[in-house]
Amino acid sequence: MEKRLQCEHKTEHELTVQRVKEEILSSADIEKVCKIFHLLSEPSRMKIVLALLKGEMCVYHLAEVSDGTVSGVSHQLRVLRDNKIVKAKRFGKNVEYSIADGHIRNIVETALRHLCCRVEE
Amino acid sequence: MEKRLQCEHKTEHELTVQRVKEEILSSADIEKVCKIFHLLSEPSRMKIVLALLKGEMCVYHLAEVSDGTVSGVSHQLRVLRDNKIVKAKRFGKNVEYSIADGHIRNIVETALRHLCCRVEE
DNA sequence: TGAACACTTGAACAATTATTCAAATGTTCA
DNA sequence: TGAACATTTGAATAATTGTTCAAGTGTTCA
Repeated sequence: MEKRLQCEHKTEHELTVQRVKEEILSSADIEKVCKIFHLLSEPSRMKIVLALLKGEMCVYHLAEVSDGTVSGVSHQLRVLRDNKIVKAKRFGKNVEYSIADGHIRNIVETALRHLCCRVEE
Repeated sequence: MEKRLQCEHKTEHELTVQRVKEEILSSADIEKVCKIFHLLSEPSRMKIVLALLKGEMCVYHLAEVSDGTVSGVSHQLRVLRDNKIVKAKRFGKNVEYSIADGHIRNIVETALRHLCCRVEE
């Protein structure tokens, strides 16, 4: 914490600093947003989420479309489930997963749209 | 890779699987989106980005508003710079940082909006 | 030129975590 | 009940990375 003086653009920038300090998000809110981004930052999880945005699926099929092992996918599904991104429903021997958080679609699709990838449906 | 049989909901789910396989994003696109989410998933970086979305600032002020050390902030700024999220411009002894990627604002604000945090300006 | 300031950089440490393999649990059905 | 299948779980490993501290570079100005 070696904060001592200010920068040279004191007069120009201090207004911005003031604004930031007034309007800054709470640490809790920042943690929340970062958590979502963290969950979506791993390709193995992102593939699962992208697949589930097209429709519900069981673990075996998720492993197939996301190029992973059943075990690996199951581990990631647990993380996604713990964070309320997906939900699970058992049907006989199978467990059917689907998107639990309605916000996820918009967050993901906005990002895709802004990174010049197309998004269908 | 122990993929052998299918799930019980074969008939219902295989259409979805087919759709996913046809419309799946390229690995490169997925990597790109995940990279952005990864950059935004760290509170220390997120605070810097949120601050810069309000206006340009020098390192000292960024450290102040983001509750970090100058050194720590500088390290994170390098990561953000390497990934073209922020850009730097020297003014005398100071370096003024600003948002370089116009897409970032929408991606961040969409996420905030969907996580019941308000976003001003 | 050299002192003071603003920022960057490198090395080291600790923490987080994705992946794999093997074993366990849950479910159906003959 | 037991065999076969679908999924989960735990432990172990390896890789990534945020933070800190100390030292370095770049810039101004007396």
